Amino acid sequence: MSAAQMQSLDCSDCPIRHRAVCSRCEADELEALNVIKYYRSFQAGQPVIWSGDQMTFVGSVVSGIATLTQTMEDGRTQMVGLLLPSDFVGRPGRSGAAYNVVATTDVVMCCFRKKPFEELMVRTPHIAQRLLEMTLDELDAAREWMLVLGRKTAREKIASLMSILARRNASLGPELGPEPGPEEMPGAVSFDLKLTREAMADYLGLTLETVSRQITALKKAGVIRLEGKRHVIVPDMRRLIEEAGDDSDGGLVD
Amino acid sequence: MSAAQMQSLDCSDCPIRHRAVCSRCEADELEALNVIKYYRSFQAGQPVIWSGDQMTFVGSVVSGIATLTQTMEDGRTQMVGLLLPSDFVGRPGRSGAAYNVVATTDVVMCCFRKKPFEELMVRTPHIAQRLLEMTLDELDAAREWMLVLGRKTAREKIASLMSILARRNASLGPELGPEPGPEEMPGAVSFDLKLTREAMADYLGLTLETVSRQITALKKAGVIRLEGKRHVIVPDMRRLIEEAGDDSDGGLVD
DNA sequence: CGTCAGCCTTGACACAGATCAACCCGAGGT
DNA sequence: ACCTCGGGTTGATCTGTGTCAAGGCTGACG
Repeated sequence: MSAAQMQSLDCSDCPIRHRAVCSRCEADELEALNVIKYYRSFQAGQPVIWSGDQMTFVGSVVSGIATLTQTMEDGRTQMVGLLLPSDFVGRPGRSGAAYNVVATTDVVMCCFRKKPFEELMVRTPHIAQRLLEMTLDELDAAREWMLVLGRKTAREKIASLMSILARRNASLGPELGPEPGPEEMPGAVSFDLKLTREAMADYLGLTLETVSRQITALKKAGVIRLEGKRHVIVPDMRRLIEEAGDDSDGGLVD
Repeated sequence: MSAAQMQSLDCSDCPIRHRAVCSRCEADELEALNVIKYYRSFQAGQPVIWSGDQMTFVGSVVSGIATLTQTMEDGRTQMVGLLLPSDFVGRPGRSGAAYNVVATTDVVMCCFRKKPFEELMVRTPHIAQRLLEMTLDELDAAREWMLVLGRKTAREKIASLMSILARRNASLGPELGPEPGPEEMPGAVSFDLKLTREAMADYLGLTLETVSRQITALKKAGVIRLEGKRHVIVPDMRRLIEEAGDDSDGGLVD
């Protein structure tokens, strides 16, 4: 979300310099990061961590999408975060996980063993600062989402989700960002929602039926078009943002 | 919420050592903190900062209650945070405020000018670490609240709010914590909700009428009792927590 | 090629909570 | 003593989503 976060996306292909964690570190610290780092991959649907588990690592998503969810005993679940490539997972200083982390597509994560990472953090102010930065971004996102959950209608919720996904996909693709839609539609944006209707429902505090209905409603209204079930084309972003009832024009002010 | 945060409540009377910000600092750093610190007070209803304003300070609440809110153009508002004594306000490293901060009771804040505070932070790892700690706590609270907003019924929402207020009041009072209820009721907890029904509604994503109705419902069910409009007596905390449908038994796991 | 399992859509109906409206109550102010 | 005003309660009705149920589409697999 923040400018700082957007600069450091070159982690997606996780080069020697692990910029998602700290884009300002010097060679030495980066070297140290590399020493304690390893990769893990998860298949779609597989849990990464279960709430309450002991955390043995922190890390960031390299590719794929994972979700952060909470569940009540009776099964009601709420997604509390969406982890896209470059997002950080883990809470240095905390021992247990507070949420379930589940891979919704195949996911590759770049992990650091927690202990050495924390030690490195103490020695390296840049990393601690970067982490504070990222945590503040997450906090902003969570609070923005509270407005969505508490006050928006189903239709506005869907539109909000769509515009967030469009925007985030924009900051992802290898340069292309949001691929320009079919050329007959200049200015159009298109992207894949890589979530099932149910996952969207859990994110938005709705049922999957309502999600489905509102998506078709937006389609009928011409705000979006669908190719298959998952590929969305937005002919006019402003129109979508307006449907989201959003005051914040997109990115958070920084 | 976290153990670390609870230890440092002696800020409430804001002594020489500013422990809410860093309970582990040495004399020198604390001295530095004191040099750049000043107090501000706000009357009930008065805005502390308006979203988008330039932030010139950071600080923490010494007494009273303030709220963090977001508003849409059409007036719908959602409270995204509740600031009780010892809570931190401000985002080191960010220039603009992201939310409206309003004093809902008379409030005294202990402020640090932003620039020197940030400089101090860079020099003093303890403070940066403490701040990360506090931000993670806020993030946890925000995400817990997302579950409340997205998936709980009106009644569960009210119960959740009540138990949070009871719990937070507990960690506040000068030693007494949650005053033991009237002596005929051992084990009872009582506290003041210092919010109007409307403020509660904004926090819970409800209307004030629904809040009112659900409070009377809980009263009729014997889960709570009221003294006047604002003073709540909880004969049996477990009962209330159960009404909140809460898996988390109260404090977050740390 | 048929069948099966996931995922999605659509319809009919129920209900929690919003909306609109009237009224209550207690604290100041004159 | 009276008025006023902000906050709170309560009732009647409306409506957006949830719930339950049926059916469609597509891709994997025998």
